[in-house]
Amino acid sequence: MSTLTNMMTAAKSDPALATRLERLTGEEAACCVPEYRDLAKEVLASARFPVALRRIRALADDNRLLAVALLGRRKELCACEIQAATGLTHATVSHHMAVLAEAGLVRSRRQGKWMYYRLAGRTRVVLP
Amino acid sequence: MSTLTNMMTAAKSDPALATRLERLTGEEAACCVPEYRDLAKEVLASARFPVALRRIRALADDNRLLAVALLGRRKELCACEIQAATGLTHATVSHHMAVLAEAGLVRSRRQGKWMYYRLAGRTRVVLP
DNA sequence: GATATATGTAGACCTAGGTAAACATGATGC
DNA sequence: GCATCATGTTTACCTAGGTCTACATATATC
Repeated sequence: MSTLTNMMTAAKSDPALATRLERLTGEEAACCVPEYRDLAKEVLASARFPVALRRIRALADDNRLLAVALLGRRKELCACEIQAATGLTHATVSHHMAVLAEAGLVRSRRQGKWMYYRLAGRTRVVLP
Repeated sequence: MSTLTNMMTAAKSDPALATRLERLTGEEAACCVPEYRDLAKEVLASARFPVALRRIRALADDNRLLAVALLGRRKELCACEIQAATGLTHATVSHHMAVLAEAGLVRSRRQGKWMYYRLAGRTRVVLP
C-alpha cells in the first residue's frame, strides 16, 4: 500500500492513535489529526519529493553507487569497463545504468559499438 | 553475491569481456583488467562508501523520506505524530525510525512515555 | 505493586527489485 | 546482405526488506 493511501485511512481506523494525539496535543482529534495528514500531503505533493526519491532510490544499491563513484573519478566509462570494475554481467550493468539514467544521474553516449556513460550535471541529492 | 566478491571473479570467468577490453584500450587484458578492479576496490575500501550507502539506503523509502522531510519542517515530532502523518502502524514507524537512527540521520529523545525524534546535525549525503 | 499507556521487538508474510540467461537490436566490416 | 561484435531488452528466479500481528518493555499513575 502506498504512502498516500495509507494516510487517508490513518487514525481513522486506529482510534487508539487519535486518543494518544489528543493527550499529546491537548486538542481534539478531529482538529489535530488532519493537521498531520495535511503536512504530509504537502510534502508528498511537492514536485521535489518524487524527484528526490527517484534519485535516492537509484543510488541505494551498492553496485550503482559504485558506478557513480567510478564515474566521479574517470570522466567517462565504457559499459564493458563498468562491467569489469563491478564484476557483473553486461545485462545487469545495462539495467543499472538505465536506472541511473532514468533518475537523471547519468547520461549515455554511443560511439560506434561502444556505449559511454558519464555523470549528469547535477548529481547532488536535494532532500525535499 | 556482494560487490566485492563479484569483482574478484570478474573478467576472469568471462574471457569475452577481456577481449573487449583489449580492443577498447589497446592493452593486454592481463594489464588493463586489474586496473578497473583496483579502481573499484579503492572506492569500496574508502571509509566514505559504506557510510554513504547506509545513509542513502535509509532514505530510499518513501515513508522514511517523508519522515525526514517532516522533521525538516517541524523541529521535533513524537512517534505517534509520525504515525498519524504517515498512516503506518506504530510498529512500522518504530522500525523506520530505528533505520534512520542507525544511519545517523535521526536522533531520538525519550520524555516520559513519549518518544521524540529530530534530525541529526549532518543530514547531507556526501557521495563517495 | 498493579494497571494503563506509548513504544520497541520478534516473527511471518508478501512484494519490489537485483540478477542472469536468452533473445533482440544497433553498429561495423567484409 | 551477412557476419561479428557490443550492448539493450525480456523473462524468470530469488532474496532483501517493508509491513503487520502479537508479544515484550518502559514509563507514569493510582
